[in-house]
This record gives sequence, C-alpha cells and structure tokens, in this order.
Amino acid sequence: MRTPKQSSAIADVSTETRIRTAARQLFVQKGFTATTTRDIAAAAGCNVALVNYYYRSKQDLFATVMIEHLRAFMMGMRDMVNDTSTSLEQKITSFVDAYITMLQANPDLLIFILSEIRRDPEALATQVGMKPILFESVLLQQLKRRIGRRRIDPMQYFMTLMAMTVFPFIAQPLLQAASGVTDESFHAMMEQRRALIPLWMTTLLDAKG
Amino acid sequence: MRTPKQSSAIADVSTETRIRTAARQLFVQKGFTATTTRDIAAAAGCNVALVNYYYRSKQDLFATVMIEHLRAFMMGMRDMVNDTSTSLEQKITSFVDAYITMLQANPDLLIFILSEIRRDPEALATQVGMKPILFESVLLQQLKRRIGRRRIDPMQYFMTLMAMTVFPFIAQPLLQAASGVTDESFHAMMEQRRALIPLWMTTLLDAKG
DNA sequence: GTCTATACAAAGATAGAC
DNA sequence: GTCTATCTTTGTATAGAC
Repeated sequence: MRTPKQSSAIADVSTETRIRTAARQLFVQKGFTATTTRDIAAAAGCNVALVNYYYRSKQDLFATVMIEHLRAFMMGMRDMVNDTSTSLEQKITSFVDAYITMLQANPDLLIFILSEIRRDPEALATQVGMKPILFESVLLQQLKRRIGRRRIDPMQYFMTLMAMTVFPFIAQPLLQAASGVTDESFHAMMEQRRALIPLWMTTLLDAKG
Repeated sequence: MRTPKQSSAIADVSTETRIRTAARQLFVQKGFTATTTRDIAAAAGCNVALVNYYYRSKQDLFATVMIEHLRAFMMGMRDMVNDTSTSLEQKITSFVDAYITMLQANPDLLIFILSEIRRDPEALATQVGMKPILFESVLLQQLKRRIGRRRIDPMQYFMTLMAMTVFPFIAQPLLQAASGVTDESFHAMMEQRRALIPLWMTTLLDAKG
C-alpha cells in the first residue's frame, strides 16, 4: 500500500518543483554547506539521485534557487531607478528606503547571499540582470549629469551609496557584541539612517571630488 | 635513502608550524572549501592524520590561522588609533590605508569574519579585542571633539567610514561578475579610494548632520 | 610525544534497470 | 521519470610503531 509518487508533504506538484521548493527552504534556513542533497531529497520526498537528475549538481540547484530570490527584488529596483518622473534625490531616498526595509525584514538573507555568493557570482549576476540596473539606469544618467565636469567617479559614488545602506546590516552582530547595542537601538539607528544617507550623499554631490 | 622527517619544502621547523604555514597559504589561495586536509598535509609534508592530531578539525585549524591574522592586524590598529601625536585626518587616512592593504592581500579573511560573526560574534569580538579599539580610542575622542555641538552621531559617522572602506571588498565578486571589471581595475579603484574616502569623510565632518 | 597506516562515515555524483 | 546500487572524495578517528 504505497504511492509510487509524491510521498512528501508537498503534493500535487512535479518532483522538479518540489525539489526546488525544499531546496529554497533549506538553503535559506541552514546555508549551502550545511544543507545536503539527502536533506533536500528527503524534504522533497524523493530519491537522492533525482536531485542530480533535474539539477546537474547541488551547485546548480543552489544557483537556480538564489536567482529566483534576487530577481524578484531586483525587478522592483529596475522600475524605480528608471523612473524618468523622479529626481536624483528622490531616487536616492527610494533606493535607501527599499534596501533598508528589505534588509530589516530579512536580516539573515543578506549575509547568507554575500557569504555564499563567492561560489558562483557569474551565474547570479548575469541571470538576475544586474548589469542594466547598475550600468544603464536613468539614475546613473541623472548622476552623471549632476556631477558634470567635476572629477567624481559615478562608480565610486554608487559604491558609497550601497556601502552606507547595506554595510550596517553586515556589521550589526559584531557591533552588538562589542558594544552591547540592543536590537531596538540598532533598528532606531537604521531608521535615522534613512534620512542621513540621502543628506550625506547630497552633501558629497555638491562638494568637490 | 629517505629522511623520516621534513620531506616538505618547508624545513627546519616543527610539523605543527609547517601545517599552520601550509594551511594559511592554501586557505588564502583557494579558500576554505576548496582546500582539503589532504592538500594541507601534502604541502606540509606530513600525513593526513597529523593535521587532525595537532588541530582538532579543519574548522579549528582555519579559525586558528585566521584569528592569528586578525589579531595581528588589530594590534597594529590599536596603536594607530591611540596615537596622540597624529591628527584626526591622519588617523582616518591611516585607517583606510591599513584596511585596504590588508583586504587586498587576504580576500578570504573577510568572508571568514562574516561567517564567524554570524556563528559567535561574542567570541570573535572578545578574542580579537575589538571593544577598546572601537569604543575607547583616541580617534573617537578626537572625532567627538571635532564634531562639537553639531548633531552628527559619532557612531553613524564611524559606521560610514567602515562601510566605505570595507564594503567594496564584499561587493567585489558581484561587481566583477555584473560589469566585467577586471581584477586590475578593481585594484585601481581601491587605490583611488585610499584618497577618496578621507576626502569625503572630511567633507561630511565639515557639513551639517 | 610524533608519526604512519588504515579505517570509517558522510556526501556529491553517476550508471543502469525498470 | 524514478529508483537502487555504487563510486569517489573528503573530513575525521583509531591503532600502533618509534
């Protein structure tokens, strides 16, 4: 008395999809190394060999899953940075807000992605389509126009914007361990930063570089 | 006709040290996952079992080697940030220089720190002695004096300094994958940043916050 | 204490039957 | 498409020589 197919809790979907779903949950929860193909197979209710059958390797499965995650966020970003009806300052504010909100909601996801991204950055970057967002956006055009003839490198400026927004979330655990800062005060610090970053970035724009 | 000991290129030192030396080279060169205990043993000219004999596990060996690196770096930092004979601007420049030089040489160290931060931030912070460097330095005193009565939060300022310096190394793999930036041009970008960061941080100091 | 040889288990990957 | 059986690599542990 046994069903030959779909013995898992996830039913009524193809094995391929069940594997992907199980993999996403496990990868986000435990990270790449700590997640085994046997874990994934068990959660998907199938044999170990099936994981390699559908996705050539654990590595490829991981890349597939992570690309799904990133792509959703990046598609929202793409619309925002290409909106011709908003000013550069408005875009910077929206940019900072979107990232801080996303990272406040998923604190683990960032370090997870960053630490595991070394494994195959090429697959992520190309398939998520970061190039147009980073290098062909209206935001970048507005930035170049604003900079004019002064010697500010747009890439350095953009890197600084990203850094000011994202880095605190990376440093958070260490900051809290070293200084005893609470979750609440860190949260308050990031809320304050929503206004501070646009202010400082504007200051840099108007200064000489 | 064979020597029972020290058949490796690294001679005249204890096996324990040879293992540590070989491990550091390989970890820095190939990363944690790609480096096997058998690689390390071969490079150290000893048996695989010796690696586990002296260091309980590959993970412990990695931690030992990397924490050595970090501690040495931080001790240098401590002297620098507490030098009463240098100005705030000089310290910022030295700070940026030291970090960029260190991270250019040891790209994997950063990933190690990030994953360790997640695993046990308390241990890392105390073992390396970050507290006095971050929160009791002459640098911080000079910063507070310089800020005076204006509404700049020293912590926000310091966080920004760290972010501008460290974040690019975190983003490097993704940046290179997305834009096709070569190792050389990334290196050049970071060299340019040695001057840019102190300039921008000084600009922020003199602006209103 | 040091070292060699070897065993063992876990995990990724593959071949071939059905 | 799916499964069983198997192979290979790799981290770890043990037994025993010197």
